[in-house]
Amino acid sequence: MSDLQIRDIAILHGASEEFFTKLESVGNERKLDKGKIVFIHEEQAENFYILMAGWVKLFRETADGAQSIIDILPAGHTFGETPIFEDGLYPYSAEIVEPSVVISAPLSLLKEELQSNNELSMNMLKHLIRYKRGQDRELEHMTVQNAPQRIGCFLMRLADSDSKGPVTIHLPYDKTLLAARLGMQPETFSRALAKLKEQTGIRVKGAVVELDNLEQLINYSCQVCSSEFPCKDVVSLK
Amino acid sequence: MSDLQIRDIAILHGASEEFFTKLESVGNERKLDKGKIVFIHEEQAENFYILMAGWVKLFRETADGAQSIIDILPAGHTFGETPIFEDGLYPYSAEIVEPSVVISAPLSLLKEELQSNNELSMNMLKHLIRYKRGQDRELEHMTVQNAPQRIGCFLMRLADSDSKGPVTIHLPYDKTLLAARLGMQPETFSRALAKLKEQTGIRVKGAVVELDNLEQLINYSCQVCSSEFPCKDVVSLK
DNA sequence: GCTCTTAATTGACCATGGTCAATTCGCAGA
DNA sequence: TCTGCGAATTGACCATGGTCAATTAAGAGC
Repeated sequence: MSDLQIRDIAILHGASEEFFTKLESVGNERKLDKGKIVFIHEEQAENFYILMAGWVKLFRETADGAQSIIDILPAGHTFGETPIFEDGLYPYSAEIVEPSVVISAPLSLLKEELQSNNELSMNMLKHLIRYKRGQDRELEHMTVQNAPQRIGCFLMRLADSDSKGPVTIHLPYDKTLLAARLGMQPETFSRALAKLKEQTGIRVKGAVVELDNLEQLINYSCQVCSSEFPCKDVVSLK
Repeated sequence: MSDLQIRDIAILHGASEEFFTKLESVGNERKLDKGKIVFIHEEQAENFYILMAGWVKLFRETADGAQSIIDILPAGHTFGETPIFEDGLYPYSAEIVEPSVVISAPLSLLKEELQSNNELSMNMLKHLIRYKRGQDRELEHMTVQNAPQRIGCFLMRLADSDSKGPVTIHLPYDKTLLAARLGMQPETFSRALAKLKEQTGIRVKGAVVELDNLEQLINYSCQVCSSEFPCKDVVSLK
């Protein structure tokens, strides 16, 4: 929340000063409320977006109308930039899920910068590769972790991973959405959270979770996983 | 199988002629048998690899010794190149699963080319983004498709997607491995394949699958998915 | 404060797929 | 052709999580 600046956006590191200047003049910054659709799947893509505050859900709809969550991004991420490299259509829909601040700017601006600035391309490569590693882990989690473990793993990663003592975690968005993000039904989420409570001694009050130390969660959730204890490489979630 | 050349490797499109020349002189081409480990997870990375023929499994080991499959790549793919952008360690192990031909070359060669050639960086970005789309789909499949549907989806994508008439598909590697690749146990795979047989009328004889037309499979497998019928964007599997 | 709407929880039941054990199949090597 | 070993299949059973319905909790607007 601490005022994020355009030049802090990690995926844009390496962009030229001219790029940031143009972005400031031509970019359009708006506050958007929960529920606002930024763009929809298969739409012709004109702009890319930078999330300066809040949370945005990227998703697709299946034939029967259900949603399939691609990711839920925190502030500091860009989205809707991939049509530069593809067919010019958005590969997913984007919906604001918490009050947010979003900058939009023409894809052409980013495309031209990428074409003329290898440093930016390399930096984007770096970020994509890190993201891929996170996704690999996510896919692994879906098969090796059960529902309570997935929740524990998520909570663990939301917390400051190096704090020794008691921790307080605020769930960043609705439990229903969190359930979908973790690939389970809301009912399963509710029950799994209850089980996690009795297994690890965490305390849950609404959207606030308290625990005495992270060790408990780590032991419970990370045991089955291929990564060492504090799961370093994982899709960003805060 | 039809003699692949270095210059055909899609992810290297855009590399300079000097790069390919150096690659030819300094690269080391070897035939490798099934079971051969190319490198292991967390090992210091010296080389990247190009798979000219065969299949390679990328995987990690979980605490209890089980394997978590990251991907199983067909000829034409590179692997072990990401340490360039990370900590210099391989993020997974690589094992040959069918008789293969592999070229190895120093990571520094690729790194220098990337640093001086934006066209190559852009092309790699394009490929990674396409791959990400595939992984998004893969993750979706894990939650919306059941076991027989996942197998059907896989078979469908192995076949020539535009052939109208009868199709013959050869499973590219062991069923046990295929099961792991699709995120299920061998027993489940066996039963799911049997169910797919009775539901769609495909005929299975060992590693050979025959069907009268793809429509049957498409109807059965793609119904629940967020993509239109022939699932375009998906992790490459042939 | 009250009302309405949506989120969250809980219960009962069931389908899917995992586990363990026992065969059977298929192929490489003698 | 026979043998032996790993792959594949099949059966029986069970754990996990999905589904549907009912109930409770929480938050926004008046």
